[in-house]
Amino acid sequence: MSRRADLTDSLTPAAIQILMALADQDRHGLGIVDEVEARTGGEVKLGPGTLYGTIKRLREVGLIQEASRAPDPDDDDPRRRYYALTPSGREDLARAVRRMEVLVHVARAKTVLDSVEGP
Amino acid sequence: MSRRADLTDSLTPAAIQILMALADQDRHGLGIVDEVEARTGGEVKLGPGTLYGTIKRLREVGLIQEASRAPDPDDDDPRRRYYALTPSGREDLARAVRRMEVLVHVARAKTVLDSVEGP
DNA sequence: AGGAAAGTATCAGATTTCGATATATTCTGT
DNA sequence: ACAGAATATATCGAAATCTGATACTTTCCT
Repeated sequence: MSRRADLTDSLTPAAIQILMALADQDRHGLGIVDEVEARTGGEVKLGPGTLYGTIKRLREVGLIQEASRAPDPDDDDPRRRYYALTPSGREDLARAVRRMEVLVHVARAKTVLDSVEGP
Repeated sequence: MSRRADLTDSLTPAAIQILMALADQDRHGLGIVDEVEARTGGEVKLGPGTLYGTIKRLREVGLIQEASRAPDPDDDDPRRRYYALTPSGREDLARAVRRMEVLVHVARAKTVLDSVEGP
C-alpha cells in the first residue's frame, strides 16, 4: 500500500477487515461495515472515515474494484456502490491471513492462550 | 492503549509484535527486534522509531514493565534495558491472538487460502 | 407529502509508523 | 592499551492511518 511494508506488508488493519468482507461476496460500503461488525461480534466497527478512506486507497492500488451492480433485484438501491476483490486483492489478503496463522501457532507454542481466561 | 478501540481493541500491529516477542522470555530492545525478524522470517522489521516509541507507550499503559536484569551472566551488557510482559499485557495479547484465530478460521471458510499459490 | 433512514463522501485532529539522526557505551582485533 | 566497529537506547519530523463529526443527496416508509 505504501509505507507499512515493514510491519504488515502493506495491509493495514482496516484494509484487512474490508478485504475479508469482500472475500465471499461483493458488497457496498455499509454492507462491508455490517459484515465486519457481524463477523467480529461487534468488536470491530468501521466508521465512515476509515471505511471510505480505505476503500479509496484500496481502489487506487488495485486491490478492489467497483463491481458491476448485481445483487438481488428485490433489495436494491441505486445509491449503493458495490466493490469486489481483484486477484491481487485476494492474493494480498491470503498472504496477510497466512502471516496471522503463523503468529497464532507461535503464540500457542509460547502458551499465550493458556493461563488466561477467555474474553 | 487509546483510541484504536474499534479496529484492534487497542493493540496496534507494532504492539502485538513486541508483546509476542516478550511472551516466552524477557528481552531488551534490540533483542525484541531480532526475535520479531527471526520469527517472521524477515518479513517484519521494527525500526528504532517504532520500537522505542511503542515500548514507551506499552509501559505507560502497563502492558510491559522493565524487568530486573537477569539474563545469562555470560552475555550481558549494562546498556540493555530488559522488558517483561505484565499480566495485563499477557491478557491483551491473548485476546488479540484469539481475534486473529477467528479471522483465520473465517478466511478459510471463505476459501481465501485456496486458489492462491503460497508466498 | 414529508420526515426518517440509508448511503456516500470529506475534513481536521489525533495516533501510529518510519527512517534519519544523535549519542554514548561496549566489544574486537591488533 | 587503543582505535574502529558494533551495540544500544533515544528522539525528531514527515508521512500514513484511523476516527468521529459533519455534510449532502437519494430512497424508504407512513
